[in-house]
Amino acid sequence: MPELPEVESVRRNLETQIVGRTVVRVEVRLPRIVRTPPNPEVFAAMLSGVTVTGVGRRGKYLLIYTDALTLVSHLRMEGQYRLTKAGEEESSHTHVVFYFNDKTELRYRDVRQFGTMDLVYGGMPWPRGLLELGPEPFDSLLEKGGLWHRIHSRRAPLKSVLLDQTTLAGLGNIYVDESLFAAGIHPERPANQVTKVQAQALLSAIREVLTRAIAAGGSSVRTYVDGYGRHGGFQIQLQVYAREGQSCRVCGVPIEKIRVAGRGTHFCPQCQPRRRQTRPAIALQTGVAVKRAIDFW
DNA sequence: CATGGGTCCTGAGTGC
DNA sequence: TGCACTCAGGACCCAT
Repeated sequence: MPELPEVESVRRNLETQIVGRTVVRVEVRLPRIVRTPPNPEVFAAMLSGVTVTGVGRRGKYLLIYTDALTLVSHLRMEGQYRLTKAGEEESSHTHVVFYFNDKTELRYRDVRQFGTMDLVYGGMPWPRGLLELGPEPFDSLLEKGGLWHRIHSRRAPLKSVLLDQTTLAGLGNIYVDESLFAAGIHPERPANQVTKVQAQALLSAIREVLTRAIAAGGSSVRTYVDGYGRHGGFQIQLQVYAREGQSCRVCGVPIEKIRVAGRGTHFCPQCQPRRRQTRPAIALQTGVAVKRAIDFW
């Protein structure tokens, strides 16, 4: 499921592949994907003739810039982009195709049909959701107590608050679980009980997890592939996500799975105690732990 | 306002 | 072998 590292990988791929290409025609086969404008034929007509000038990202939103228009694309669960040559065999569940003027095509594929596209002038008005996004995890705004400030008035479980894109942008189920593990905090701890010191550790954990995930090309737990159709590599470094019943790579205790905020939630009961303890945050795996992780897979 | 649950969707997996 | 059922979850909608 594309979260910040996966969307960033796709962004980099698309930037390399489509900047400078000119759209001659757009085919919308599944109208529900296109939210703005409401009429998919208008969407297609507006894009005809535009040249891609850049590819950006905000949270989990992919931003495809042209001279005057910005295509805001959210991959949700399984959205995929692929640049192909005309005539190449098409994958199933291809819902939108952007035809370029050089016999190449950008194909949008989405098995679950959850993805969305909004076409806006410049950046205005941003689609709802994008406007209310919290800061990027690497925004310096979150330092010096900034993250603590954003969560200390919330009494919901910390996991719920981190999944809320208005707290900070880009985390999803996988990286919230991984970050909470790295910070040694139980996912159900009420956000308003997180100390300033813990919040600082959490911010560091989030940044380190995301940095490593981006470097590995994201996580392919289910179906994720990047803009070249390649799988990510971070799934072999996952510490808790999808590892229920397996031994914690730090302490050996079986990883547990519970339900928080309606989401499958994975954690180590030993490394992430429910009650506060004077225990330093667990450092991310290094050296031996990495080797063990790789051997395991 | 904050919170939590339902909803959308399809394919993989499970149990009988 | 076949079939019913459950699960996966991001953002949105809505009730409390």
